[in-house]
Amino acid sequence: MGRKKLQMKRIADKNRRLVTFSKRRSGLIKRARDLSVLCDVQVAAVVFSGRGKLYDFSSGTNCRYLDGPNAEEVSVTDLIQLEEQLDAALIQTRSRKTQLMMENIPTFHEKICVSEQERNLRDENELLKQEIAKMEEDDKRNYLANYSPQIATLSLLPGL
Amino acid sequence: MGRKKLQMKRIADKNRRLVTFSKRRSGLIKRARDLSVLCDVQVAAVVFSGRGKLYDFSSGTNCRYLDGPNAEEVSVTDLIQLEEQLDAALIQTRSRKTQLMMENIPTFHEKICVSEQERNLRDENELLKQEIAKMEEDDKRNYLANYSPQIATLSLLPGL
DNA sequence: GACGCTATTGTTAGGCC
DNA sequence: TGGCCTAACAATAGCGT
Repeated sequence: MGRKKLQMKRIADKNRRLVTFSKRRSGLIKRARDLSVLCDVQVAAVVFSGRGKLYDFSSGTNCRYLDGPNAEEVSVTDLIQLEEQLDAALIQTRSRKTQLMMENIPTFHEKICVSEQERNLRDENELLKQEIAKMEEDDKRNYLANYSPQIATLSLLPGL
Repeated sequence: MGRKKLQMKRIADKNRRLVTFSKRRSGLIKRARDLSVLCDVQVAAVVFSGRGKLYDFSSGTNCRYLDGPNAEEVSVTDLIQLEEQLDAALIQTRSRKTQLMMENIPTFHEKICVSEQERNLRDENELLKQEIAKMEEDDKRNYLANYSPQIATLSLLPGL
């Protein structure tokens, strides 16, 4: 009866895979919520099913189960929250990436400064710094361009 | 010995909270990976610790443990993957949101068409459609503006 | 096949070091 | 943080509907 140890590979049988997907998905969401509550941290978990359906948890959302008569409205607000979370995550990811790259520049420099082409490399280093600064600028500009007050639009819908 | 049932609330003791955070975080990441492998779906899990550190898993990344001498480089490439995943998720979220809102318009209309202010509402309805179409346009434009080929920039770094 | 239920066992994490 | 021990929990085979 009980459980067999499963191989860590794609479950071949379509039906078993679907059942496992549903169970493990809810397990993951639950654990994400638990983690965020117990440890007071920001957590986001996003799952795209094979056919494009989207399930998610993010710290703000209380992961309502959409069954009622106004499931659609809840869905929309959930998606908006998810959108904000993803946006925030994206910003943080980009800024951390930039930071890491900046930090790495001296490391790269050290690694190769014994080489005979030091001047060349120093120039290249400068170039890299400029490149990255530019990239950071782009990220910032994109963020600003991207942040449209869509909630205001939403409030136009009666009943939301 | 063994385990006590935990109250589902922020763990007060800082030390216990940290230990729990570490254990549950790796648990969450592991489950996310398992889910994506077993069920062949896209999964992303993102955790921001209290002090801004970022832990993540996304389907593409094999969640390497960054300990080696080139930990930074792995981090950067990981972050870039994460960035792409988040971006994709964002796009999908927005398009699904728009779709849902479009679908909901007839529902809203039905709900209120018995009212005496039908003409008013029909006008408002038109307005809403325009609003949402405009919003979708914005999303699309933002996406295009946002998609800069940053990997090309990365390739400038020697050793990556 | 889909859903529900249960018995059983594999997995996770709390307490402690 | 990394074990060890163990209780709590979650995945699943098997069976009924």
